[in-house]
Amino acid sequence: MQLGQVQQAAVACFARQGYTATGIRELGAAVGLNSATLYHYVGGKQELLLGIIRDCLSAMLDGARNAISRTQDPARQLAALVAFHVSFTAVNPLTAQVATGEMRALSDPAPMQALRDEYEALFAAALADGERAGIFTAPDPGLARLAIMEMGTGVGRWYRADGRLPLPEVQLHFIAMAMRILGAPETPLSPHELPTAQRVASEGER
Amino acid sequence: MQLGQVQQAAVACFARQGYTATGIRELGAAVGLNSATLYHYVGGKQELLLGIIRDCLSAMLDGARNAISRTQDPARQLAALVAFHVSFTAVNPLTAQVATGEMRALSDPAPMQALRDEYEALFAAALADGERAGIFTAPDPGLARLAIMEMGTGVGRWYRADGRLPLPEVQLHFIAMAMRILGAPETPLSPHELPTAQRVASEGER
Amino acid sequence: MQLGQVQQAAVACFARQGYTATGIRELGAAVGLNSATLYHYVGGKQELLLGIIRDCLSAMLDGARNAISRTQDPARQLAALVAFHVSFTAVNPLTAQVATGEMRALSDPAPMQALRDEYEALFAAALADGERAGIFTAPDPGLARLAIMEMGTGVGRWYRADGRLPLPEVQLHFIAMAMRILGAPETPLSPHELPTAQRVASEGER
Amino acid sequence: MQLGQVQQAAVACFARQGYTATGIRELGAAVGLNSATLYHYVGGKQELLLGIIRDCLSAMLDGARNAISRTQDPARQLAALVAFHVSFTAVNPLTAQVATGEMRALSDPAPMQALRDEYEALFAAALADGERAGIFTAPDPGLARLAIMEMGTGVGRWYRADGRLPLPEVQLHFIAMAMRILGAPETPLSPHELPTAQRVASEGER
DNA sequence: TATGAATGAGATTTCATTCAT
DNA sequence: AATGAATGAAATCTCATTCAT
Repeated sequence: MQLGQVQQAAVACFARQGYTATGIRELGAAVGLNSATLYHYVGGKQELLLGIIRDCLSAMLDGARNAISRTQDPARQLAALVAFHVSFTAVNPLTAQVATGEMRALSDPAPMQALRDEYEALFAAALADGERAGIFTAPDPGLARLAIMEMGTGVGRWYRADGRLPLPEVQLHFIAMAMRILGAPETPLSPHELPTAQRVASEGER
Repeated sequence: MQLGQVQQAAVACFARQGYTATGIRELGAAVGLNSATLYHYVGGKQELLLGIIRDCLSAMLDGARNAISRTQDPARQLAALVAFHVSFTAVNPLTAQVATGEMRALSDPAPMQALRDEYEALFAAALADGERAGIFTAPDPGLARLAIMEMGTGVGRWYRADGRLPLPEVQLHFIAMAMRILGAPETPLSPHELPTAQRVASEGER
Repeated sequence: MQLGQVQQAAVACFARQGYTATGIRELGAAVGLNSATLYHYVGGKQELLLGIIRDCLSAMLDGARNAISRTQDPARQLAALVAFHVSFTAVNPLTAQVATGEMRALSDPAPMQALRDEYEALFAAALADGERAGIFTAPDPGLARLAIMEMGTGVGRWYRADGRLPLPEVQLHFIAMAMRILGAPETPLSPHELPTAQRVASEGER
Repeated sequence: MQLGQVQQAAVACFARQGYTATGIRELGAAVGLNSATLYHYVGGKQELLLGIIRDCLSAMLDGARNAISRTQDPARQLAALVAFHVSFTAVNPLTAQVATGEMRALSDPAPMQALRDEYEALFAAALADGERAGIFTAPDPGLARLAIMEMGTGVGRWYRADGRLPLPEVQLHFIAMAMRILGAPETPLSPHELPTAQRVASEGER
C-alpha cells in the first residue's frame, strides 16, 4: 500500500462528491483499508487534502517555470504557458479540479493560495512583457489574462484521452484562441515544441 | 420572514463553504431563525438547494431566450448571449456559482442538468448558424463554444460592481474576445443594445 | 367537528402504529384540522389518550355490571361476563386494543389500571362464587380466570362483522369453551339473553 | 461487550415502553455504551429489533417442531405444542411480548409475519389431524385454536419463576384446559414428557 | 502494518406545544 | 373556531479521530 494509491482514491472521491461529503471510511473502503489504518499513511483528512493540493500546485509551478525557461520571447512564453496549462488540466483533470475547488476546505488556505498566485503571476508577467513589447494588443490585458486562464481550466471538464482531438491539437487550438484574443498574429510554437505535463501521483489511471 | 431571505443566506453560505459543509443550524442563525423553523419555509436542505438551482437556471434560460429573440443574425445572437451570460454571472455571482458547483449535491441532478444543457444549446445553435453562414471561422467550433462559455463563467470570480470597469464595458470586452476567437470582424452590438440580467431572489444585496 | 371524530382518528392511528409513533400533526391531517386546532378540542396528546382509555374502561365496567345485574347465579353471571367481554372486544376492537396496549403510555396509569382491576374483579368474584357453590371445578381457578379473559380479549384480532360467524354465535362458543374449562355442564344462557356491548364513541365506523 | 447484552437491554426497554418510545441513547446507557458505539454492534434500531424478532421466532419454530417430532398422535402433538408455547412464553416473557407486539414497528413485517404464520400453522395442523381422527370435538375448531393460543400467550403477563406454581404444573394445567376445550378426555402427556423452551439470548436474567 | 472498539461532537430532521392573529 | 409561525428539545444516525492490541 502506498501513499499514491490513497491519494488517487481521495482525489476520485473529492472530485465527484466534494471534500466534506467524502468520509474517511469511504476512502478506506476504496483502497481496502480500515479507516484507522489510513492514519498510518496520511495524518488525517486535512493532511490528505493538503498533500494533494500541495503536490498539484508544485507540479504546476515546476511545469510552468520549465515551460517558459526555453525562450525569452513573450509570445512564445505565453503560448508555452497556455499549452502547459491545457495539458496539465487534460492529463490531471481530477487533481486539478480538487486543487482549485477544494482549497476553501483547507483550514489554512493561505500558503496554497500563495502558490496559486505565483502560478498565475507567470501568465501575467508574460502578458505584460508582450504588452510592453507591443506584441499583444488586447483592449484590456487584465481581462484577457483571466479569460485565457479560465478557458484553459475548463478543458478538464470535457477532454478525454480517447476523444475526437488528440492533446497536441487541443493545445494548438487553445494557443490560437489565446493569440487571437491578444491580437497577436499567429501561433508561435510548432507541435514538437509543445510542453506536456506529467501525470501527478494523485491522478488515477485513465 | 420570506423564502428569498433564506435563499440569500443559503447561497452565501453554499458559495463560501459548499453545500455539504453548511449546516442547517448555520443557515437558521444567518437569518435569525431556529433551525426547526426553516422547515416551515423550505422543506429541507435538499429542497432549498433544488429551489435555488431551479430558479437560477430558469432565469438564465428566460434571459438567454429573450436576448436572442430580437434578431436573427447569428453574430448578433451570439454577442447577445455572451453579453447576457457575462451580466448574469456578474450580477449573480454567488447564485451562479452554487447552481453550477453544487449540482452534484442534488439527489437527482438530471432535471437540472437538462435545463443547463438547454441553456448551452442556445449558444451552440447560434454558433452553428454563424458557422453555416460563413460568419464564424473558428478552427474548431466545439472548442470555441466551450472556451467562450467558460471564460464568461469566470467573470463571477472577480467582477465587482464598484470595480475598475463598469459592467457594459466588461460585456463589450467579452463580446470582442469571443468575436476574435470566432474570427468575426467586429463587435456587432452597440452599448445600448446589451442585454442585462436581473438579480435573482437568491442573490444577496451588493 | 366533534371530539368523537378526533378520538376515532386517534384510536385508528394508535391501534395501527402505537401512541408514540403517532404524531399530533398526523392526527390533525386525519380529521382535516391544523395541529394547533386540535388543542382546542383535546388538551394534548396525553389528554386525548387518557380520555379514550377512560371512556373505554367506563363503558366496559358499566356494561359488565349491567350484564351480571340480572341474576345471582354464578354460572349465568360468568357466562354473561364472557359474552359481554367478547362482544365489547368484537364491536370495539381498536379502542379495546388501545385501552389495554397503550396504558403504559399514560404519564399516570394508576387510576386507569384501577378501573381495569375493578373490571377483572367482577370475573374473579363470579368465578369464586361458583367455585364456592361447587358449580365450577377448575383445577386452578386463578389460571382459569386468566385464560378465559385472555382468550376473550383475543377476539378483537380476528372478528369481522361480515365474517363467517355472527356475533351471538361467537359469544355462545366462547361461553361454551369457558364452561368446559371450568367443568360446568352446559351453556347457561339462551341466545336472547346474551348481553351486547354498544359501540363507543372512539371506535370508527365499520 | 456482546450482541446478546445489547439485545437484552433492548428487549427490556421495548417491553416496558415500546419500540418507538425507546431511544437509542437510552439503550446505550443501559449497557454502559455510547450511543455511537451501538452502531458498531447493531446496525441501528431497526436492525436491532429485527434481529430480536427473528431470533425469537426461529427459536419458537425450532422448539415447536422439535416438540411434535416425538409422536404422531394428534392429541399428544397438540399437548406438546401447548406445553412448549406456555413454557416459551413463561421463560421468555419480554422477548415474546416484543416479538408479537412490536412486529408492526418493522419497516417490512412480511417475512417475520410469515414465520409467525408458520408457527401457528403447526397448531392448526395438529388440531385438524385430531379433528379428522375424531379425537377432538370442539364446536368450532378455528375458534378453539385461536382461543388456545391466546390463553397460552397470556402466561407471560403473570408467570413468575418463584411464583405459586412451578412451570411444569402450569403447563399441565394449560394442557388440561386445552383438552377440555377440545372435548378430549384427558391430559396425554406425563410430566417428564413436557417439552421445555430454552431461554433465548435476548431475554435478560430473571 | 493493521484493526476493532470506542467516543464526543455534530449532522439533519421531527416532535409536541405555544401564541398572536 | 381556526391557523401559520415559531421554538426547545429530542430523535436517529454519521463523523473524524484515538487507542490498545
